[in-house]
Amino acid sequence: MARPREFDEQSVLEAAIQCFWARGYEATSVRDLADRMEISGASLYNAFGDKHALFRRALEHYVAQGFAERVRRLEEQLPPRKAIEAFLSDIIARSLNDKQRKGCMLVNAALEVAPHDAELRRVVADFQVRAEAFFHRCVEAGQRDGTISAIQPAKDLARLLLGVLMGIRVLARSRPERELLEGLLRPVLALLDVHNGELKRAKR
Amino acid sequence: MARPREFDEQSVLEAAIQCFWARGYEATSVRDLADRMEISGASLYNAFGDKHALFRRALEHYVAQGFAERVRRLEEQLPPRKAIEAFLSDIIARSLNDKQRKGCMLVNAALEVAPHDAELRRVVADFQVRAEAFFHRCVEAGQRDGTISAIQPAKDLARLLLGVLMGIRVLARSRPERELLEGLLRPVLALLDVHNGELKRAKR
DNA sequence: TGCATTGTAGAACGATCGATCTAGAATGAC
DNA sequence: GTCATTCTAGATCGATCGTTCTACAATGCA
Repeated sequence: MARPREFDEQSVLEAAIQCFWARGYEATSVRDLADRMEISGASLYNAFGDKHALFRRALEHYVAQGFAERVRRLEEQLPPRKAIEAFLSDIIARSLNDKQRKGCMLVNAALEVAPHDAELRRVVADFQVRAEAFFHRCVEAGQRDGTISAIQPAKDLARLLLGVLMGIRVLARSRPERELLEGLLRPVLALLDVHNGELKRAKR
Repeated sequence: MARPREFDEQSVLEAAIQCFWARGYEATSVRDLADRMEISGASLYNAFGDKHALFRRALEHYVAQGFAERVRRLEEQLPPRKAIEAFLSDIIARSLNDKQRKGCMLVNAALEVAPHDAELRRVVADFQVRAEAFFHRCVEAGQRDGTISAIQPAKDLARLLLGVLMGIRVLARSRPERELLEGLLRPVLALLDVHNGELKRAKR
């Protein structure tokens, strides 16, 4: 065999995430990365190939760690309407506590690298599809059990929720104001509520 | 006096907008800019100071040309509810025709430069405040004349519309799909509609 | 016609970029 | 211990970055 790695791949990958997350792809240099990961440039290239491949690994790790697990827990522990509310409220809380204004690495990537890079665009779009699917499952379940209005198609409501999620992340990076973000969310949640006239019409 | 300029400041500024719009701040080099503007690097620095100042000028010019005038026309020519719908539908149409996936220069700037640059953040936030104010005026007017539901506060609806605008711009850059963007918009417009129960309750 | 002033083109600056090379250190197989 | 292999640190590569310098061209004023 040969000489073993002196670092843990997972933990240096998380250091790389911190760099790319805070400054984006272009503005992060390979030297920044190597310093933060506490490995040499040669080790970085040896282990991850090049800067682009490292970014891809970092982005995928970010999704796997930050999104998939959280969604699973919400769907297990909360009724659908509450899961949607908890998810979006949590995003707002994170945005307001985000002193570095890092935002969401996926939204940042959606604007900086996705438009010009088909490979990374697929990673970003995959996440968006999965987030939309989470919202869609919640809305459909809520519509079935009567806790979410069925006036709007579940598909459209899921799309709206995805759009609102992206919008919150954008606004928070230039205007992290509680009133703005919470005010934005209120009408969306009201839209999910079952309306006064809705049940009557259904019973006729 | 002295030797006169050989270029028109407005038109080279528009060339600079094209560069920064398509690739962002970091990924656009001063040489890219000078080539597209058809002036020498020396003239660029002589006329605009440095890359950062040029970006600021370009961004401000983009807002002044692309947003202010469009909003004025919509508010003059359309009733408030229709003005909102026309504005957002137009954004979707632009996004779907955007073969280069340039998106909106202001949204791009909100994520790339606003978080780390107080000066540019002010330019971006100023635009967002003005867009929110446009939506707010429309919603208020619509609520007064009965064409927009008054169940939600005009302030919150305006914030939501701003968030949806940002969300559309983000999604379009990685998934420019008509179904997604138009589906997203439908429930928002439905939220503005006066509901069946609303008038009855008001008359009691 | 000089002179002062500003604009221009292109070379050049030092710094930094992503990436690679060199030399040597650390392992298991033999 | 020897060897093949993989890892490491640090120097180094050519390219490109934002910016400035040099030399000269074009103007109004004297």
